[in-house]
Amino acid sequence: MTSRRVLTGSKQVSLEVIKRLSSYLRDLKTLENNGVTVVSSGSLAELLGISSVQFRKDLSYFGPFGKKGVGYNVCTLTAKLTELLGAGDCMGFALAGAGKLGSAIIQYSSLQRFNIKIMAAFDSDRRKIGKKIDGLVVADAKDMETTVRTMGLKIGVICVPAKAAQQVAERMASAGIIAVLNFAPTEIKILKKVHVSNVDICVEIEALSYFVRQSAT
Amino acid sequence: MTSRRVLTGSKQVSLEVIKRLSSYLRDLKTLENNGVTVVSSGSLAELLGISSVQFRKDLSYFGPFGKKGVGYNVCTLTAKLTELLGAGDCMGFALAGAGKLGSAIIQYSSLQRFNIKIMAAFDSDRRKIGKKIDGLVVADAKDMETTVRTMGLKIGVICVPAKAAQQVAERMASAGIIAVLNFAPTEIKILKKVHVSNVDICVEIEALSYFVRQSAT
DNA sequence: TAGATTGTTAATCGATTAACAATC
DNA sequence: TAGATTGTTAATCGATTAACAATC
Repeated sequence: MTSRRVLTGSKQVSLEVIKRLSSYLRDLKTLENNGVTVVSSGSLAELLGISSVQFRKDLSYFGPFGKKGVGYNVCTLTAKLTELLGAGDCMGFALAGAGKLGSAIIQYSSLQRFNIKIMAAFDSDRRKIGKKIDGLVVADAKDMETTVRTMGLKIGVICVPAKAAQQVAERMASAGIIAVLNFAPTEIKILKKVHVSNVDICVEIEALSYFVRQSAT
Repeated sequence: MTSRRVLTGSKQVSLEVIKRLSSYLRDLKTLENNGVTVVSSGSLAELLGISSVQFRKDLSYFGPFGKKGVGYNVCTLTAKLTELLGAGDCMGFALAGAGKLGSAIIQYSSLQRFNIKIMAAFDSDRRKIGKKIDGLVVADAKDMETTVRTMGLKIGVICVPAKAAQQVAERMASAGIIAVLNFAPTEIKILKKVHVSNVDICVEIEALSYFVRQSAT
């Protein structure tokens, strides 16, 4: 994995760090709901299955948030991480491919808690166009560029078959999308300035089955 | 991410390498279908969006497969990688949580091409139990241990809500599951010998939105 | 042969972790 | 104060990449 960096003030932080911060925020919210007011890096790290140093190191890219000898105020840290990740403002995204997986993501309720909202879904299949999924009408793929541009969407989620993925990604990029989450089992080659995250469920399971076969020896 | 290693003969190969090998195999199959007989690391790497050295290095953990000055025979390499990953034999898995995402995975046709097959699906929701999804009947979650053990399943996919994930994972592990793909937005703490891969769609998109906000400056 | 391309060693780069001073 | 825990520097570890000999 070529690790991509992101400029933060003068610092460059890897996307791995950002993902971890996002998961810290996720768990902090749970703690907050459970009425926990103060937490140490040690106990939170245990909850997250990482080391406490990694937690503190990750935070250190953005400033000191804790109190030595005490730990972290859950509310304060939650607020800081929310601000830092920009998770307080709603972020819309466009989705291409309203098949099984696409529909599941459209209806994925957890996204709401992350202030992430599906704004438009597209498909080229006549049978899917016009279909209403969770209140959202699937639009014709040929209108994608116009809609994405008009709505000013910056994030695209690709759930189309592998052979259509590259073209869809290019069209998204041309319409102003600068970050893509690709579920299609294929690599996408696109302008450097567009960030692509790949999730290939088949590859994930195949890697696990290699692990299983190894263990069988 | 703590990078997990897997023993291969005397060599230890990271799971990242295995995932890449899986994606190499995926693209080699496409080339094979397109009638390509020989390919160089350079052109394949370009297709994959990685460097040619990385491709050759990854292969080198398992032996020399190419011909110097020429490249790789597509059929031969496909066969070798298939054998190496054990991708020729069908690998079954169990799925917990037959909601939207779970159903999408049950019906995910690409898995077949990877010789990966859903063998049993479970849910604790009375409305879902007995439901037939793509020919598979959703079973009662309380029968999970027995069925998993009887069928000898080793891979589990978790699509239940976050708060149920930990318990489901533990029950899977107790029934003999040794590799888990977790889609629930929470960490799973489990026996060391069980490998857990996490895919948190919310975290993925939140990280992308951080990237988008950074670019806006 | 000359050109191309592999396989591998050594160098580099980045991420994780150990160690510890600072301080609540 | 003594104990706990943070924040950070330095050391370690691992992964990627550069360089190049081997050879088709």
